[in-house]
Amino acid sequence: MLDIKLIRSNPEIAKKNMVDRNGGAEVIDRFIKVDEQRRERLSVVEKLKSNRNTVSEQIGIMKKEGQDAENLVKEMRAVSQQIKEMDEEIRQIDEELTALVMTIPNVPHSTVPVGADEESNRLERQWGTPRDFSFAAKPHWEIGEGLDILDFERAAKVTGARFTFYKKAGARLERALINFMLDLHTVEHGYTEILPPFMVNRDSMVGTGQLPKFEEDMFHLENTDYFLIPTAEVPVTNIYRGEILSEQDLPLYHVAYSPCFRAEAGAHGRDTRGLIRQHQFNKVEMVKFVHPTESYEELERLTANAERVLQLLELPYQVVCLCTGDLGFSAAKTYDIEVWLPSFGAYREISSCSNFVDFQARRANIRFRPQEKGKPEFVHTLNGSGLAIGRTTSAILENYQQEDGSVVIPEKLRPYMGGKERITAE
RNA sequence: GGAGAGAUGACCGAGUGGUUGAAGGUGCACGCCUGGAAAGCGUGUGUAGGGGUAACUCUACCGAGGGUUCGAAUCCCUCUCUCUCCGCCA
Repeated sequence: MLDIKLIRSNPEIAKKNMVDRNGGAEVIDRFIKVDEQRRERLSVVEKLKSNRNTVSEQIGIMKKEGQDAENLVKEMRAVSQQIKEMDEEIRQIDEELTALVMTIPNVPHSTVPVGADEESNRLERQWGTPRDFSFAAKPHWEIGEGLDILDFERAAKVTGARFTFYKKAGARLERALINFMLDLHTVEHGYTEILPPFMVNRDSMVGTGQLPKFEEDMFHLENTDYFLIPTAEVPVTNIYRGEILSEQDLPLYHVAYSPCFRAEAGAHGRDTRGLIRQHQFNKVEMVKFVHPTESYEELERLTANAERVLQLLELPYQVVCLCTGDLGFSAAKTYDIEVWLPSFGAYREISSCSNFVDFQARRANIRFRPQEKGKPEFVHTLNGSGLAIGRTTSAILENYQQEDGSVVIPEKLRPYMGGKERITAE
């Protein structure tokens, strides 16, 4: 959520932001109006409360001295009633104000290209060269079924569409990738490993911005108010919800493996085959809590950490900077890393690295106390996939496939596969 | 699932209706003392919101939400979490 004071003092900036992000500017006008209304009511009721406090104190003294205070008591009874009514009125105003501010997206950083959709995303760099195939390259689902390491049909029977059984070397490959990435980020990039709960409560979903706006994309558990996490970002960012960290704790780097659960409402008919779009997929996620002055440098480093995985696996990729219209709700700046998928003949997203600046921190109330005394300030939060495991598996199967249907295992991954060099049909 | 106990500031811990935003202690910050340090002494030390150029001032907050009352950290109700014992269980 944005700083209310910022909207109040710079409504024009807030409006331009809404327009750049394909939203309506009327929300801002409504917000300003309701906010004024709130302050006006607030000052009235606070005067009443102040009055009640002094008179109540006086009543106490009078009673102690044995005087009759019945008149004052009667008077205050009326005042209290009035306060109660006004408090209720203000509560309703607050509710509307909160609802309004929750629908306003973050302000993009000045380096973010302005544009309506992915056409305006800016290509930052490319790494590696897509391989030339001397035979017809197959999509990963065909490779996986051919090797009997992926089973989509039975998963559809057992659960439903967009689920998969991994088998044999496929299951091991998925597990190897998880361990490979966790080891890389903890040992070489300085992250602390976390294994979080895979369900969270409503407050956590609100804290990172999945709710209230995107509830239809989430799996909600019946008879509870728990949600299956759509990414480890949710439990990990919420670790420090409502806390004040000390400045020397910053920056905090966390890395977490988790399965991710997404309803994919509104994605009907898209990526229906293969591992690209599943209701449940594995992901290694990096989360950072940093000092506000350093968050943009940290974003570059975070992105580099994710890129490193692809470099070690020798998978060609490119990095794009999302434009204002394509940017997620809470992000101020996002780099998408896209891996080359031969079957698509295109680069597909495999990681998304974002700087949320103080947007999530304000919402989740995560602060730090500056050493030079001073008031607590909001930290800046960042996160990025490091990487999406299912999509990495797809990329390996497709990029490393051989004409005979087998798949060569990237060299750096072999220690995690018991030294195996190649996946073949057994 | 059954029975019981509890939740107060960065931390420990008082406090059962009336200057309690909250005693006392620890920690922390600053100052004095010291050759330097420890000890000692002194001062200060929450968050959020409203008003004011400012000094400042008002309001709210003692797990969360309701209620009783002129007045609630203190009384009542609901919920959440923690702990102990029993049952069950990976």
